[in-house]
Amino acid sequence: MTSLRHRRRHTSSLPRRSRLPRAERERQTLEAAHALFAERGYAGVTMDDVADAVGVTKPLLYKYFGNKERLYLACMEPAGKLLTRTVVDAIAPTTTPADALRAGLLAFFEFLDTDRDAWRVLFDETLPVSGEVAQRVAEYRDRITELVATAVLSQLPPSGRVMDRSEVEALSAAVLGAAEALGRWWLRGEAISARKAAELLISTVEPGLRLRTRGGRSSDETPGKVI
Amino acid sequence: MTSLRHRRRHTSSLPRRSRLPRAERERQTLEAAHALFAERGYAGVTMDDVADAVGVTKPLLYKYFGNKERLYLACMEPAGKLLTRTVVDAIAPTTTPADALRAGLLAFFEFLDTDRDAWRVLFDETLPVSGEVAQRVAEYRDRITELVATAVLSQLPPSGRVMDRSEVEALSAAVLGAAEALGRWWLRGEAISARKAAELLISTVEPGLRLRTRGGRSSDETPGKVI
Amino acid sequence: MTSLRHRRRHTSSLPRRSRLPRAERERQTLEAAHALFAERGYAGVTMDDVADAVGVTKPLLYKYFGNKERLYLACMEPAGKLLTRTVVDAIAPTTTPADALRAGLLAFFEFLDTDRDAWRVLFDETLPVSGEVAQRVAEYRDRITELVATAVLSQLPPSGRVMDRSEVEALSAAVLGAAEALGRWWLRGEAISARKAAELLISTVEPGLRLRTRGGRSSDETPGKVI
Amino acid sequence: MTSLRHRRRHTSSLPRRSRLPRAERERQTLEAAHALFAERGYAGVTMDDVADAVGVTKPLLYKYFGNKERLYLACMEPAGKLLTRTVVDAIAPTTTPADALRAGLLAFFEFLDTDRDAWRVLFDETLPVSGEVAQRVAEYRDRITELVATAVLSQLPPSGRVMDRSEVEALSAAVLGAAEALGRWWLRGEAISARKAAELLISTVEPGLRLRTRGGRSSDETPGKVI
DNA sequence: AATGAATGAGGTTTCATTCAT
DNA sequence: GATGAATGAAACCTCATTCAT
Repeated sequence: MTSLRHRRRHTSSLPRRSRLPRAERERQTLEAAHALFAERGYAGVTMDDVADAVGVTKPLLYKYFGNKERLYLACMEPAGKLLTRTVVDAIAPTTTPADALRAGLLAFFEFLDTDRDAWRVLFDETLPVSGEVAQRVAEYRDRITELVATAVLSQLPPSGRVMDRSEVEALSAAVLGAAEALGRWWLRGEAISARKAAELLISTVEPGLRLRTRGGRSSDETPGKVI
Repeated sequence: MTSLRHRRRHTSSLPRRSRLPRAERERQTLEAAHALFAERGYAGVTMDDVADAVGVTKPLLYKYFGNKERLYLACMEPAGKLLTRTVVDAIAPTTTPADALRAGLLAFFEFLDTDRDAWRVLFDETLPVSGEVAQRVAEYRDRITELVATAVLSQLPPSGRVMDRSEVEALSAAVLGAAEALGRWWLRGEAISARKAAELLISTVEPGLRLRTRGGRSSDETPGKVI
Repeated sequence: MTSLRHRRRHTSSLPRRSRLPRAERERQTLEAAHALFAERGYAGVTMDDVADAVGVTKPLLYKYFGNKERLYLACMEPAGKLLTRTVVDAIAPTTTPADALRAGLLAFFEFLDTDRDAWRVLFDETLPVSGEVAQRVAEYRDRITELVATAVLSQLPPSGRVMDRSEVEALSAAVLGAAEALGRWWLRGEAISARKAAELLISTVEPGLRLRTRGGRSSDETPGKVI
Repeated sequence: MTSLRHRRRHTSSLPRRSRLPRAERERQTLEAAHALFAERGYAGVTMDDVADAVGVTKPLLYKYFGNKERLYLACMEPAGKLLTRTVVDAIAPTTTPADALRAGLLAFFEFLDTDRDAWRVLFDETLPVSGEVAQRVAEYRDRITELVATAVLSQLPPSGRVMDRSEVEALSAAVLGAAEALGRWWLRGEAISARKAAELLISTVEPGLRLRTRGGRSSDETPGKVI
């Protein structure tokens, strides 16, 4: 546990303005907590850290947010909603699985590009493995996975289903995993543009997926057996 | 973090045999620790848990391994070596990028199938985000990523390099991420065979990769058999 | 202590009417606090709970009542007065020790039956063991004990005192303790009528008491009707 | 809550002898904790208090006893066992209800006299109202109540049952309540001998009980209606 | 007359780690 | 070579109480 923690204790960068209206304080708190969580992860941030960063004492945090998990949730929820919304909206107007996949992944990486911290909070690796937060995060991931699955992979051609339920699930998990890992890699150095990262993934995954969902056809193609 | 913990405190399943030769003790300890870490993750295991499970006292653990991180490292190292070795060996005899990819991923999933616990330790999600372990884990992942990169993607066709270094890295990270996520999904239910999971991933990723390494032309290309 | 608490946080059942005359506010506050204390005991109620229940802010509570102890006292006082008054009034018209005892205990249980909450506040088991409240509660109990003592036991027959001061005190404490315990038992299930509970206690204690106050002879005595 | 606490923080009266064998340390801890609990009640004692009193740090307490409740339980259990045992043993050889009652109450008060602190721990008024301790205490009280009920009151004469189950329960609760209250009174000043206190209670309660259980008879007695 | 905002101080519990034998 | 005993340091959370408006 020790190793998770930077003892850098933000020494209240904000001027210790007291007596803010609750809404304002909450906003401020969320902002500070969000930054901290993004930087060090759930486990690497203590309630004292947050309190210090905001310039208040812990009891206030607890009054406003209940407990650490709920504070985290309050930071994560908007990000989660925004991401799913963004992806859904991007996919909505598309008409083919290939377009849906492309649009979805582009949206995913644009979200990452636009709000790195939100993405970090959403894909934090130090989250508790059980409890409220774990559950909620699982929900978000499931939703996105399902999005991938439903929108992209299960739009099967009339010619017939080639994949069963578990294969679709597996593939969705894999694609999301790839996106997440690529996102993490990107955050490490931003060596290429986020858009390019997205395109890279799309162009890598799309052909294989297309072959699969088309069940293999196309005039000039001689697809072999799919798996 | 509390939520990580099963209070089941292994009550020393091993008979408390004293005075073993150090090598034997170490082996035994590693085995027990490995099982524990695989089951509950780094953060979910205390040094007390390990000591109890081995039937030895904590000071001995510290004498032999220095600290918790190094104990974990000692558990992870063999697994890491084995995995890289397995993948390397699988890739070695191949001659084309496509074959290398296929062989590598098959080896990856066979490793997972053969030794779930080793895989879990290697891909634990509760690891500290900084410190010795974090660094070492990063090294392993980098090594495997590089393996994917070197062996698979940079075997470029004579026609010329189409990707620069960072794109290769990015793609490797993505492929590894997909494999990892798929591995995790697989461990959750083993809904399909490990081999099938591998094939699924291969067939999804291979066409895109092949297109790219061949120079990205597409109009006039004659895709061979998929997989 | 945690275990004392129901996290049910009364969500302000009363409409938040502002600017009431102080007297009215106090009445209202007392009522709400009383209900809360009766339900969860002193230790199980926080000032926040009370404030929420009344629909008023904590500073007001402190302005009106000073602190938690005094708030409790303010709740307890009327109950205490009412109980002592009730018992005194019941005893007053009686002429014999036996009658006084019977009347007192019947009044005690009728009070319990009539106002369970007041009784609960008066005989709360989660009270601080020292401080203002403790002292005041002790005073009330002493007063009732004394009532029992004075009215019932010290009405000695002309034949002469058989008991000294401390024996009387002891017996009073015991009788009150029995009544209290019986009251608590009754509240747990109300398995019999409160009156019957009273009669039960009276009939158990009265003969012994009568024997004693009559001088403790027993061989040749002619016990009159029992109760 | 504050009021429960004497801030007198025992400043380690024992010489800070380190490295005691566990058994010894446990004994010592139990002793200190027992004394503290007896003096200030469960709620009035913090783990820090206990640790200070023993001259160790809290983690040791937690290693040996698990948590505060279990530490209390460890203090209470022997006392509880001893008391029930004492009472049972006292009652065993008796043959009549009256004798059983007398023997039981004498034993109860002798226990109190012999070990005031144990009695205080057993009849602490600051216990949590729910949780392990609460349950265990309830068990002990129920056991003793049942003892009173079974041994004393339900040994009914052939002539016929006069009381139903709930009346017996009620009476048992009342008698135990009387004993407890008398015990508490006694502890306040020890104004009379414990034995005398017991006799006082016995002689007060016994006649009433005898009348009841005999259903009213005895050659020279003309018992009126029993309730 | 009343409030919203804020806190000091403490409570239980946990865990990696080290002394002293 | 190995142990039993012990701890420093912190984490989460709560509650009576007061400040500033």
